[in-house]
Amino acid sequence: MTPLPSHRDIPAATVTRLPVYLRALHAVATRGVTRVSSEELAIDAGVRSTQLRKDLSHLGSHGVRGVGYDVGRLTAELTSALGLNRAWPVAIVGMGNLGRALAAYGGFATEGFHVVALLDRDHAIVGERIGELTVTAMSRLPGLVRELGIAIGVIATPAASAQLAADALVSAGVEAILTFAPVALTLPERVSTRSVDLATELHVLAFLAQHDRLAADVGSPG
Amino acid sequence: MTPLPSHRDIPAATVTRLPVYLRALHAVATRGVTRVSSEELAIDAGVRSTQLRKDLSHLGSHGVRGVGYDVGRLTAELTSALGLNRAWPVAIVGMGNLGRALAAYGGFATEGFHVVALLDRDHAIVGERIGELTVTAMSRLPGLVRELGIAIGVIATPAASAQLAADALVSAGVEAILTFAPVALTLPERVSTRSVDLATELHVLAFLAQHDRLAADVGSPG
DNA sequence: GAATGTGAACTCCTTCACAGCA
DNA sequence: TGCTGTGAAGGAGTTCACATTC
Repeated sequence: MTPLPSHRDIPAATVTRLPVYLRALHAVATRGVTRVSSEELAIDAGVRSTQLRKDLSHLGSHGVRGVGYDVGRLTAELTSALGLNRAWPVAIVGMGNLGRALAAYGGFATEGFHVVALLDRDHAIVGERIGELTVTAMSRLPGLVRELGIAIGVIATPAASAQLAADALVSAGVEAILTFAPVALTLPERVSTRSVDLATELHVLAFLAQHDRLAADVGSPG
Repeated sequence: MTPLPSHRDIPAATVTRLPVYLRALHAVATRGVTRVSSEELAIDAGVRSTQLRKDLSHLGSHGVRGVGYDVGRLTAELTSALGLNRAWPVAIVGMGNLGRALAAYGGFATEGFHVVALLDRDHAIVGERIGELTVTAMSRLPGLVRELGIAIGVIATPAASAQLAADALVSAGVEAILTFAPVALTLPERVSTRSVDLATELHVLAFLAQHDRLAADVGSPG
């Protein structure tokens, strides 16, 4: 009858900040601190303390009034809320420059995210050894997903192949996709997506830089 | 007296979508189309047509009622609004795996973004040749920024060095920073920042995947 | 006294509904 | 008739203000 402990109905904006809080907690713990106020933690996370408290309140999290949060306990709560208690095997599709860099990038390995499969639709690349893994053909994807319990797929293909890669990942049973390809993917609703796009980020920065420059010019009276 | 043509007071959310629209326009143009409706373009961009129209309205853009948008003209308007008519020389700080990958990554080169300087504070790396560039010492940053007109800096250092890198970029006169380091940077207000963080993206996906799984379990009645 | 947790106010963004124009 | 442009409505996210608890 009673619903699950929690995790449900957490605002999307809050979810994107939980990993940031978790990292801030790690930083704090590294300094040997075992108790933090929302004020201190918020500074490390780069948000306001009220934002932090409101976000944590969605987890039903309990700090202690007048005291603050227990670092260990809050770390455990966030880890569990984010589902980082388990391993998350990852498959990377597209073994060009970007795919290779991602396969080598250590950042992936932290906290349960292990790259366990590398795929490419180009048969000239299939069989090539990259780090500890061998590039496999797309046809083997469904089997790999089943055998290795892959839930997350990373798309590192050119834009033109991205939808194909996405379709393959989805029909193989992957639950979530991180794409680096600069195109809108069409996906069933049940599959979660996040998109990282360097070109877009640079474009936005160009806009802001140009804009601030104009604003500065206007600001100084003629 | 009259303010600048436009570009001012464009909502942040709109700005982040303008690059997406520009890409959608390129895709459409590649298909040989010279006129699009907001409906068609919105599909390519992955947004609703009303969103697209509202966004474009902030640019003071003019489609033709009953007809649609002229692809060439709208492309020109967005290009100009984003400041992509000029070159944007880029400096990358931090020549580890990620920095090297970024230096090699072609995606940077598109539309005026050219990597013109590679820096690292580790003197063992300084002098090393990467692609067409030689890694230079941090001390040379201010000179490079001035001589090469660098406005955008990319931080590809480990988290621990990111603030140092940011400080160096800011005092050298860079106007905007794209950081890959998973820490909150403290920067003067005039400097624009965007942050790309793979670990965070994976964490969010883990949350969503786990969450949807729970939802599915709950959804099927016991 | 100190810091959390949270309803209420506010701001920002998205979507709707439709007027206006080719 | 078809599609844009936009005021108004609705929804989401953030911040405020303060009651609450240790």
